[in-house]
Amino acid sequence: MDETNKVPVGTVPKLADVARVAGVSTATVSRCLNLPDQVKEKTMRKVMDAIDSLGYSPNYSARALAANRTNTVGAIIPTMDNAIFARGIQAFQEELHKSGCTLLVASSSYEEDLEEEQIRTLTARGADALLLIGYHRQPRVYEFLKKRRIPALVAWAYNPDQPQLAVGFNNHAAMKSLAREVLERGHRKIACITAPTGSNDRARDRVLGVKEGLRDAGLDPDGLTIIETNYSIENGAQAFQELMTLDERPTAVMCGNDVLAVGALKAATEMGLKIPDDVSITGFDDIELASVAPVPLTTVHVPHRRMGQFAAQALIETLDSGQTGESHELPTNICFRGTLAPPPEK
Amino acid sequence: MDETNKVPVGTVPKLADVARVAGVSTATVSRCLNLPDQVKEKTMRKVMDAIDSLGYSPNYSARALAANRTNTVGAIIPTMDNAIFARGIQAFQEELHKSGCTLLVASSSYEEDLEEEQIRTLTARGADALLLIGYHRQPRVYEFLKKRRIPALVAWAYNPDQPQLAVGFNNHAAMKSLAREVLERGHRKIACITAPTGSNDRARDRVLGVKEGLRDAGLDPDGLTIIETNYSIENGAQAFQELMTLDERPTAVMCGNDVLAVGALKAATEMGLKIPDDVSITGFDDIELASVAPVPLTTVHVPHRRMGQFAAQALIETLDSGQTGESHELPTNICFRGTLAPPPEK
DNA sequence: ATGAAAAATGTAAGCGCTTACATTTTTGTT
DNA sequence: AACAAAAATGTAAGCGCTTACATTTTTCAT
Repeated sequence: MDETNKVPVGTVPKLADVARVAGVSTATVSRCLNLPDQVKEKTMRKVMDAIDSLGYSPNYSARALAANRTNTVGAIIPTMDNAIFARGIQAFQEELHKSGCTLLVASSSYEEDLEEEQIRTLTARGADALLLIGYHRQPRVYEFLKKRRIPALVAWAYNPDQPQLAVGFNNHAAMKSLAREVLERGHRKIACITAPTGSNDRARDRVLGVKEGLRDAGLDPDGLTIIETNYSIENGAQAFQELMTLDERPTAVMCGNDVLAVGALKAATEMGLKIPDDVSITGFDDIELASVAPVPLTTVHVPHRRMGQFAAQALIETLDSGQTGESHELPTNICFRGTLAPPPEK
Repeated sequence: MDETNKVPVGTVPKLADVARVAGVSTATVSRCLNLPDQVKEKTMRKVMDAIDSLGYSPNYSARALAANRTNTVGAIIPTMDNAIFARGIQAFQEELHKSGCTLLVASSSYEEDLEEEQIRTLTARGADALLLIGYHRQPRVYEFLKKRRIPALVAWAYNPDQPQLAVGFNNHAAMKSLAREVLERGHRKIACITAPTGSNDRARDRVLGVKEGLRDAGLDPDGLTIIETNYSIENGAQAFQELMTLDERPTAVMCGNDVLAVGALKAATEMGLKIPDDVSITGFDDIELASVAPVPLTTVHVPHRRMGQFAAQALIETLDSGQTGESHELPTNICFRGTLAPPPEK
């Protein structure tokens, strides 16, 4: 009895098993999978039949090792637990999927060291390219990426002065124009609730945007009251309460994102304050929460899904062409809803 | 001049380079990395110095191929673009990280075929284990997983009748008890807005829960008006409008999740209906949106973060011990807020 | 029919790591 | 100091795939 096309049972079939069953060489099987138009139709059929009957699927680790590419893109985001990243990343991965790439996601919990660790991990796992959020990180990280020739793309931020490939928006300019709107309505006592700005350039740029708005209006930017707290509704609420107990109570509270703003809104309601009559509140991002809040939030709209798509395209282009694609600045716009009005008459 | 500890420049250092620089064998370097207490402290130091000076980090593909494990867990979720998955997955990955595992995420967009494809892809990429959402999938998929000996865990659902390892909650029972509350308040004309139930067992179980509640109350479950639509605020709003133009207008609308419910709430406001005086609305999940909605939503609270944590623990236990861990049912509870009240007097 | 070019297929050498087994070094007795 | 046992290290064979190069088969103009 001919044993040549017998295959071990109870184990995961490998490419060599397919080759044996199909009666061809391993190279041919590999070609069927990777360069299908280099094989004859008849051969292809035999191989495909063998693959189906064995339930074979290739081992990507072996493939990655042999071919030195993984068709995997890594993304390191601060947290999935924020609609803006979740949404953008969802779009990013849908777009990648179209090009046959898989996404590897890790999150840094807004911690710089953890982000660096994750970058090394994803690189070691063979990510062909990386999506990173914001510009801020140690120079050694950028050097590492350069040395490894791993294309990296910065998203959620765009700064023409920075050399990195980026797809994002200008946090500074967007917040500045929102600040201008606030100032134009007559507010003079403004406060900010922001995420810690130490290693978060988006948050920092937004605060700087407000300060520059103040300066342009002839006001002292150092007079700006700022509370730093992590993104969460609860923290937003607490920060707002603190602000309201200040001697110089602000008439407008500009928040670093919608989550904080909704928290502020909630605290305001609990304190019996009318928004926007007593205090104005603004957000940033325009997540769903913003439009269904008890008082719909005036905020900066950011095209998160489109950002994810563009980012994927830029990365794939870089990967395919071998040369860095073009950075892309996305527009933001202010959504005027119900939380911004002139300050109360004294 | 001694050339033995020279190393090629301009390339990615590999383990052999580390060995050469440190003056030890490749096996020793490998052990420093994987079995650190099998090497002498002095050796360890030499090796670590070499690793630092070269900027070495191991190639996971090679490691996976040689060791036949990847320390990677895959998760296939319907979409990241829904707070419940984003939040649960975030917790899942934080927990995995503690055990040195990386998470590979893919999303199926609620499409059964795509999910199957993703399962094969993640398996091929060497996921040691898989997190799946809900029970519903082709038997061949479960067979495939079994043959490959890939532990899989079902989350977001728990059904004692199903054999799979699961960490989740009883969608049917949770929704039934919510229905009971609705019925007890006197509602007799109830409608559901749900996600398509064809390949979504969670959605299906929730609807069945309502039907059983109806039956228990002596009502005809087939009389239940059901609108199936994809999860989104807009779709929820539209479905609610449709329901309100029906001849037999329902007095309570039970939604498959909070996103639909918030949409319904929005539509109600636009139509000038008072919630809960004119119509009651209920949700499911208890995402942030639910508590900050214009009328805080009465909904079923699901412990998403804890589910993610438990799921990670169960999977790691399975991986470490080699035998299937224990399923775990998480409790849900009803959050009574502002959208449920008795029907209006006629 | 014939032969050269083109197309299809085969052979076999790695890719960078882990690990069984072999060898050397250290430790702790006596 | 000598020896066995234990600890540390080294040697080398793969893991499952891709791909350069070699060989065979097919195609097509003559």
